[in-house]
Amino acid sequence: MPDKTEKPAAETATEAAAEAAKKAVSATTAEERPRRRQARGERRIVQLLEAAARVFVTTGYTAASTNAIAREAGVSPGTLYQFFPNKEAIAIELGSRLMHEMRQSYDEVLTPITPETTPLEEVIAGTVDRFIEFNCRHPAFFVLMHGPDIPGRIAEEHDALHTTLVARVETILAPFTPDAPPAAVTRTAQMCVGIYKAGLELILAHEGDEREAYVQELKGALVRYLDPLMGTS
Amino acid sequence: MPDKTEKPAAETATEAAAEAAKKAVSATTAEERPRRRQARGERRIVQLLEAAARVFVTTGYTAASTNAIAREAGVSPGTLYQFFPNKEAIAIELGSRLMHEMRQSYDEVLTPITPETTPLEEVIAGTVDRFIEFNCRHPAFFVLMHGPDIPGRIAEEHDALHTTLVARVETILAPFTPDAPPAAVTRTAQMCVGIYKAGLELILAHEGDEREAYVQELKGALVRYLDPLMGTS
Amino acid sequence: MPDKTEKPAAETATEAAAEAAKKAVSATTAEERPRRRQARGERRIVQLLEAAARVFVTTGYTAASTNAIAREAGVSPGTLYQFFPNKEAIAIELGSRLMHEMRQSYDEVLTPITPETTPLEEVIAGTVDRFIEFNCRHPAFFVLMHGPDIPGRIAEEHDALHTTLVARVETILAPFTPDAPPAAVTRTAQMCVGIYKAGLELILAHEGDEREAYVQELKGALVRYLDPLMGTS
Amino acid sequence: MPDKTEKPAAETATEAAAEAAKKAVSATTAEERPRRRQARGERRIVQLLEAAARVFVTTGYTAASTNAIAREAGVSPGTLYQFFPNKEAIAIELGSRLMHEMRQSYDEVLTPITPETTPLEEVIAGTVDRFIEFNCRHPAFFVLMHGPDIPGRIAEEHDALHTTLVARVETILAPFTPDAPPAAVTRTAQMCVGIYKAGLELILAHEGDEREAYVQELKGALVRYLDPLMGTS
DNA sequence: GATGAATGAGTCTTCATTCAT
DNA sequence: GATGAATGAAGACTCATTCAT
Repeated sequence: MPDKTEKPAAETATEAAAEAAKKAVSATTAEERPRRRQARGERRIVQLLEAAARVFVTTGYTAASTNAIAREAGVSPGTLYQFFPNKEAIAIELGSRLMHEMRQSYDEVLTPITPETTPLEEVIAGTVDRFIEFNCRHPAFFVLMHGPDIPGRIAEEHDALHTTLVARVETILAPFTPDAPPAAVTRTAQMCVGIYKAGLELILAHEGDEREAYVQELKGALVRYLDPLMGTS
Repeated sequence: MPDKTEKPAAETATEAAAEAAKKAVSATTAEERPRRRQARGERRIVQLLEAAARVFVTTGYTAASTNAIAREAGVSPGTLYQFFPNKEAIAIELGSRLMHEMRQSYDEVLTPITPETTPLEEVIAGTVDRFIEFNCRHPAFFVLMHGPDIPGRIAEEHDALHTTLVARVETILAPFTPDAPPAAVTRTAQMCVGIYKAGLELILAHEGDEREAYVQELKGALVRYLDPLMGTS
Repeated sequence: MPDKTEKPAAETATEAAAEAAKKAVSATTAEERPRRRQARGERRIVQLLEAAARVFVTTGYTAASTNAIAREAGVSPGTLYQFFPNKEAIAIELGSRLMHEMRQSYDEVLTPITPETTPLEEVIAGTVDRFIEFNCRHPAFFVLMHGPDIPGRIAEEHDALHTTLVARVETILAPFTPDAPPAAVTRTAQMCVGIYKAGLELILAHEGDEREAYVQELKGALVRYLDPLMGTS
Repeated sequence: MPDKTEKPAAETATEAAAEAAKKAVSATTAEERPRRRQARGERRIVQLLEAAARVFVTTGYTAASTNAIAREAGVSPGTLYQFFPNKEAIAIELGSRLMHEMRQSYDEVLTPITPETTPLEEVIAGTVDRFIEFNCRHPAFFVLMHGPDIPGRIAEEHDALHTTLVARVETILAPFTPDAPPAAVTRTAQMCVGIYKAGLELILAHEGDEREAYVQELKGALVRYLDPLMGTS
């Protein structure tokens, strides 16, 4: 009985995402006639997403209000709803864009990795560095990864991020675990992401040398966690 | 400015807890002067805390409403406020009671641990098993450990739990790290708790064999993370 | 539509007062057998009224809560309602007792006044001094005179005080205005009380020399207001 | 501790008014930057203030509820809060608008007053007449002047009105009291306003001939109170 | 598209009053 | 008589969302 959330339209997460896509993303991809308009819309969207990121970081997702986001973006609430059907859609779109950016920023570097060319330790160190750097640049990413504070119910629209991240890590790990059953790889990847998140939280909570110490700690934890994989190769 | 909670006094978590204790918990410990809390009252408190635990688990702390808690407990909103001055106090009291229970459930077992009598691996396995069992029995504990979803700002009243937990772990680790500087031990403990939380999230999200597999994964991660400590013994 | 006050029992003010009288005042007067009990009750009543006076002074009548009064008196809300049927009754009883005390404190002095024995100026000065002294000793008296802040609707249960005060002043003025029609005397008395209240407010709001200056100002205002009466005598 | 209003900044009445102005009133004076208040909004504000005036008059300021005001205005609570941050702001804005109107209604007449051109008696009579007429037209003005019912603590945001009124009277009196020390003039003005308020209360509480009689009584009281000033001219 | 206004259910909290013990 | 618990209707205020302009 406690959950009285109701959304007449866009019942499921997927549908909501689709809805959002229809309104927001289409502008990104489409290359038709009214490009001027699209451009203005895209600018608005960016503006709104940046504002949302700031608000999410400040207050957390649950406590963030659409009005606050609109205000932060310097537009009226009505305008916000012209681009996003609801608060969730904003988070989703923001997450997906951040994910996109992250991919580009490290795919180029990590793609040509193989057990032969690079030792796991180096892979981990490099990945972690990149991830941390990215998270510091986009603190909202962490907030969204985190999701609203209902644990146990991991999967949710928010965890598109988490899921994608896990998939990413699976891809990275795959070459190092040729014989392992897929489920095991998934578990390992999940654990890696979890450990990473835990470490990141600590890293973000500290500064200077202490922060650096936690970075080392995190790398060590991951390296040793993945140690068994070394033997196989 | 969504969060408008203000408390001039009682800045730190510990102080806040003490404050709350003075108001709500007093009945638990001892009747001060005219505070002749009746049995019914104590029952109500338990009832309310149980309801709160359920609501926190279902909706998360931030989204939980005092009215929902009261409804879940089958009492009127006014009754809730006769025992707790606000939502925070409920969380604090619930957390402190859970912490209390947890301590009792594992102190007896873990106290006589020394590097000589027990290998670290066993200590970890035992501790993790106990923690997991406890968390499954009290899912609210996890929610409270987690805190509201504003990351980076780790410390807050909520993290009385986290802090206590870390202190606990420090105590456990201490005998294994006689030469390490305190700051390092703290970092290690923080990482352990973080990794544990991450693992727990995964464990709670799965069932059956998969859950068991994650339990093993978590133990492995912790054992290997703490591996360097073994050298000393 | 704004007034939603409902009182199942004791519909009118007069009835309420009677009710209160039945419960509270009876104890004061009755001299029967169970004196011990009565005495205890009377003590409680005094205790409660003193607490109420303090709370009224601090927060004003409207904002004063019965719970706060009970707390201030060191008793439970239930106990309060054993002696007073509602908040209003407390104010009424408090007012009537204060009135009583005031009467005693100045009747002895002012009774033997006649135009022949005492000049009006002296009467005024004496009365004002006494009133002020009384008000400073019982700040609640002022609050109750004031009543809740609905002007225009002067008459109300609260204004038993005001009314009695006016009657008092009429009595004092009467000998000085033998030929004036009663209505005129009433008006004059009303104005006197009004001017007095106004002056008192200013007096209470200042301290030291400034306060003394306002006292003089008030006396002057009243003397000059009543000046025309001098000619008659 | 019934009154838990807290405002770290904006301590004084004037500052508070300024604050409120920034948020709510701004539309009245001028559009800042993007504050393109629509005509409908200004209409709503007027509507709300009128409703507030009615409610204040009926129930008094303290007991007036924002919901009641909204209902009286025929809008939803949310709408009220789009224009005013809280109840206080409504009172302040209402007071300031009334003050504005009052000023215009009597400045033109009373400005060219000097002891030479006009005898004090006439000044008083004229001023009182105007004030009374104004108060009868805007009974809320009286309620706001009165303030919440905690006496002794005269000053507060409410008394912007009172303060302004006193200043007004000081200005009127000044030419008649060239040699008096400022503090004395202030005291005199304070007393005048107090006497006026007292008289007004009586006037508003009566009708017809009786009311008229009280008007005369009030004028007489003021004239005689200010009599000593006549000597100078 | 954009804006500001409008909504109304919902949140936290208080309070006069009544009840069971 | 006394106590603390219980109630439930308000009250102030917020917020996601929709609408008229």
